[in-house]
Amino acid sequence: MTETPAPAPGSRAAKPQQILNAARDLFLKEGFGATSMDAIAKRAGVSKATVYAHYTSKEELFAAMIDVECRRTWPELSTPYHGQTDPIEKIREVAQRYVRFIVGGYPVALLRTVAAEASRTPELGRVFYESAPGLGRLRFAELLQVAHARGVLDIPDPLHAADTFLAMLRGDIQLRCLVCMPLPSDEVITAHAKECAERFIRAYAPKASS
Amino acid sequence: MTETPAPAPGSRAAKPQQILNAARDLFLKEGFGATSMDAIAKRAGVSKATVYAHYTSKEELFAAMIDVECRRTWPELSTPYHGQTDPIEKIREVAQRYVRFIVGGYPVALLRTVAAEASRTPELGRVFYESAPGLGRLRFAELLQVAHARGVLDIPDPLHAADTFLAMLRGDIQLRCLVCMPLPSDEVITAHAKECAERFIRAYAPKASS
DNA sequence: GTCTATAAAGGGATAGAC
DNA sequence: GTCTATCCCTTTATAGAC
Repeated sequence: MTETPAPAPGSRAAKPQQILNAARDLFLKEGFGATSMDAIAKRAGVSKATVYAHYTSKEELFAAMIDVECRRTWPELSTPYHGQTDPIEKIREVAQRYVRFIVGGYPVALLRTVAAEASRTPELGRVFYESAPGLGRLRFAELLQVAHARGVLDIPDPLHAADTFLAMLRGDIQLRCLVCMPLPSDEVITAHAKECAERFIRAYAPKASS
Repeated sequence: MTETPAPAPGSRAAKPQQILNAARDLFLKEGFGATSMDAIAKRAGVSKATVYAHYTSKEELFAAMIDVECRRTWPELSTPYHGQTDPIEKIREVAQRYVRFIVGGYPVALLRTVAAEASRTPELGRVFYESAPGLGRLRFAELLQVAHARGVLDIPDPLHAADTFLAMLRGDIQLRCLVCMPLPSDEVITAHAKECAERFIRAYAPKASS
């Protein structure tokens, strides 16, 4: 959780950005209900009236923050697979990167905060899902599609297989992150990702071979 | 989400229970921050002072509600496996029951609400984890241990395998539940559980056979 | 656009009567 | 144990000067 202290020392024209950063830090740390517009204004180094000049309500500011953070945080998984490298190797690589991504502070805090607010603002949940995890699973399904086409794996339903693999990788870890339980060590996480990749490959191995 | 309308028509001596029910309905629906003690008192059909007579603070009432709901909602997964039936069949059965459990209104709302509060009250997250998902994975690992001992599966690390299987079953579904996205149909959910069970069995099949 | 000051409402928690 | 009434504080949102 990269803390952006308070009044950005740089360009004074970037007030909206300062406000968004402050909103992100506080909303993700304290939650929607527990964060006051006063606190956001103070952290951003502006007055409350200035905040309202840019975002007409607390909800709108929250939605804007979620939107910006989704676009900013997920570029890793959003880049399409071009098929040059070995799909199996690529799967192993994705496993490591995805697990590390999952345990990062921002993704956990974002999910937590969106989940908390989603029942009151379902639109928010949809925006979050489609611009983040929903996109990631589509990208990964593309990779599995290639593996299937080349015959190295047997995957009749790539989208479901993608969901299954990403879920395996989240495992117990994401749940523990969500409820603020201590995380496993880095070595354990690496071994977990490796184990998941190999089990997945076995589960979807072509029936002929092996 | 079984709504318990308002003042329980029955025994008038059960005020604490009425308060807990009201707290559950409102906390799980609106979240901790957005629920007022006034609203809880009104829904329970008592005065606010009575609420404070039983629970000294909003946080204490919240913790009591979580504790009660965990004990009430999870009996299914908490019953140990006694080893009479075929472990493989038992795994298929658990798959179906677990997925249906996961998409239930209460478990989703509980997780959502606890996750939202956990960063401010980590103790709450621990209590929830250990009395609910943490217990479930231990129970399932016991079943896998039996399958391993009988040689029908090859599972060197039953606890990790349990995490993996339960995670597969949660798949994309739990995430969608958390952010209030529409759920798949009952048929799709059944097929999902079945597919997960078979893939899991393949991933952990003994190397000799197959 | 930005500030200071304030209005208007609602929240958690308690006092005191019964 | 339970209620009514209230204190005191924080919150969202706005008015008006610059």
